[in-house]
Amino acid sequence: MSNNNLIKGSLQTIILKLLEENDKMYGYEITQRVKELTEGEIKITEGALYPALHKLEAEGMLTTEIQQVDNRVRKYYSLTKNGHKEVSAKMSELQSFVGNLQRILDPEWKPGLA
Amino acid sequence: MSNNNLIKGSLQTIILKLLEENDKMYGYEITQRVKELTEGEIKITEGALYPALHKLEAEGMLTTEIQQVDNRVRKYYSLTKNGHKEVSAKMSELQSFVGNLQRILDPEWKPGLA
DNA sequence: TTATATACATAAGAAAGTTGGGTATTATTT
DNA sequence: AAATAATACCCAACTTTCTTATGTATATAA
Repeated sequence: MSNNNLIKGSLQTIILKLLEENDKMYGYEITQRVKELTEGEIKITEGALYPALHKLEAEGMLTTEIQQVDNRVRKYYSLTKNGHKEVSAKMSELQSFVGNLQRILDPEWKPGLA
Repeated sequence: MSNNNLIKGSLQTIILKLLEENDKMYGYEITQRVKELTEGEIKITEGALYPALHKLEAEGMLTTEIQQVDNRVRKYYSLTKNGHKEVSAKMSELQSFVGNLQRILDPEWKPGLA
């Protein structure tokens, strides 16, 4: 992420969730999708993304498949069985963390209310 | 923080916000307040807290005042003028980041709705 | 032809945590 | 009485995760 330096550790969750929704994505595509979804506010840097993808692959969460498109090599990633399980785990971890953050930072906050 | 490894980057904001609400707090008190507010789910470790407090003080966001309470030394922290400004900055940074996170992870999500 | 976009990758360094230790007093349990 | 837990501060080694900078290569637009 470029300008934002907040909540280290959420990149893995982002990658896993996007792959759950899209079944198959390549690195560059992920950076563009995140940029789109946040209207340019979050930019995933390649220096952060590729190591994260390699780590998730090494941990058995992702598998890769190389495709040739117009003389350009693309490395497609998709979730493994363990990867699918991990998505739910990471998602609820993150949601509960964000909930706790709200409880600390906004005492008025109640879950399910704005 | 103990079980959670997601907090990176938000600790400073937590400290600043709690001090804005409470005017004057000492380190141990902050750990207890966070534990209370999150029902034990987030535990700030001393190894994270004290360096963060010292850094914020060095940056001119906090001032300290030592008090003796029952033969025990307490180091009270409070916001400086710059510290007060920084609270709003950090808060909106964090809120916008959480908003972007939601946009990525939950495509159904709209601000102001649950 | 020079810059931008696409597409991958690595490596040095910074930042912010965790883990584990240390010191000291007071309160509670066994 | 002794051991443990709670209160209250601190530091240092290590790890993880990111930023910044760099490298390679092809395709397209100015």
